[in-house]
Amino acid sequence: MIRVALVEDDEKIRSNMITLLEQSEGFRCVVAYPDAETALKDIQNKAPEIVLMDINLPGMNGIECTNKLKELMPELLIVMLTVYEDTGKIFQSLQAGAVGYLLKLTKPEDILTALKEVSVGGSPMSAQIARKVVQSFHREPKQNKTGEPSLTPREEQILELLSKGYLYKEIASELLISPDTVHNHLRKIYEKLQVHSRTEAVVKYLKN
Amino acid sequence: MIRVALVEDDEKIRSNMITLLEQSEGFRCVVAYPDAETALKDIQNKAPEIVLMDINLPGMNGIECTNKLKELMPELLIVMLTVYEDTGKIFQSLQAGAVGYLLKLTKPEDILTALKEVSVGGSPMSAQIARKVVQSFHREPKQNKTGEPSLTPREEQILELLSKGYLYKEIASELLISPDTVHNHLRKIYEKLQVHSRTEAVVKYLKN
DNA sequence: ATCACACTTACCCAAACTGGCTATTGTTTA
DNA sequence: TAAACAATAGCCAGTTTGGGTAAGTGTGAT
Repeated sequence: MIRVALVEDDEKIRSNMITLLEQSEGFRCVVAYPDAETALKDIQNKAPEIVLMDINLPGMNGIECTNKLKELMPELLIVMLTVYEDTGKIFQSLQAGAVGYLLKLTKPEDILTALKEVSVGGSPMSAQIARKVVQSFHREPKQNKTGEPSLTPREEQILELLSKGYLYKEIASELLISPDTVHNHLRKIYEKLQVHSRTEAVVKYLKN
Repeated sequence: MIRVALVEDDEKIRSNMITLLEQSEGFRCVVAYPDAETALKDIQNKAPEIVLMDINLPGMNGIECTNKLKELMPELLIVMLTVYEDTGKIFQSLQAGAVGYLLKLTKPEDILTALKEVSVGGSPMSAQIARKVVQSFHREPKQNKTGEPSLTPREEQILELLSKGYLYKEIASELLISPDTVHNHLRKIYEKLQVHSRTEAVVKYLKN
């Protein structure tokens, strides 16, 4: 018997899911919360094995709730349930400690299959999500042959100062050139790095 | 018709796999190599869509071969095929550019299913492997040193997006709040971190 | 000796950002 | 209950930044 808890604000989805679980052999819906806060306060009393967690919740969102739940109960298996296949949300969820990622449009029987899979040590996710997860491991083969984003010494120097948060005019007075020149170097740098703001440039620079 | 290439030194497994593929609707085994070196020299002529790659090969191993193949043909879909469910090998393979990870004891029909899944953008792996991959994303809940300014969850969230170079209004629409609110959170963040620009804040943040 | 390119300066404009202020709502804590 | 604080939202003023355009100098290579 797999004990499942729900965290889902949409009442209709919630009741559908409860019905699905209760009518299915081997599943038990031990509790259903409409928001993260209530779940965090009460869930330890219910001792579920798996939590089905909506991401878009009023108040605290499902990702943050996942974080806190895993602190309280590290063994808890949390599966995200959402409408969007948003890359950022997927990785945030996984980092927070989720073990699976299901889309709400998943067929009921497939949801049950996924929950069983979680219970026996698996990590169900859609094929597309799995590919994204796997791709996140791919390392770029180091290329610096043809399309090299190689900066000139001056550009490196300016990027270095940029990364310390200096203003254009501060960089200018440091290097004894005009702010307009700094501005121009920055344009070249942005073009080479394929970015459009100092923050993006600095982030790329700091990952060297 | 999915064009598959094999790299597998065991002659029996190789011929079994060729037979399986050739007898199956929708698959074509375009070539089978007994070692990595031969594969690297010849494979561009055969233009397969998917490569089934053994890990334990004589000479160059399958992971190194995957690395080199992806340099030659970045679009190639490489699926590892191995007897061991070794965590280290799994991650090395994924880093090298593999999109799937199958065990040799997988049933023939499941191998075909997995190959189809690869072809349509998925990343087949066993439940246990999926879990290991997902677990690798789990982050320890961070602990704060004494004296460090502690940001609220909301502030952390905003700083995270800020560090990706998002504009105020992009952060706002991502979090479903107004740009003015983002603006306000940023003020608090700057105050706590003792900085005066997004770049400085991001630099501090990235040195967590 | 022309060409390419790094480095430099300058002006303009629109968008984005920073920091000043105020204010409401809800929660937590003293 | 009052105080503190997080999160929300808004207004305003001034500054910074990003992108367009133009152009002058020096150096090294073909």
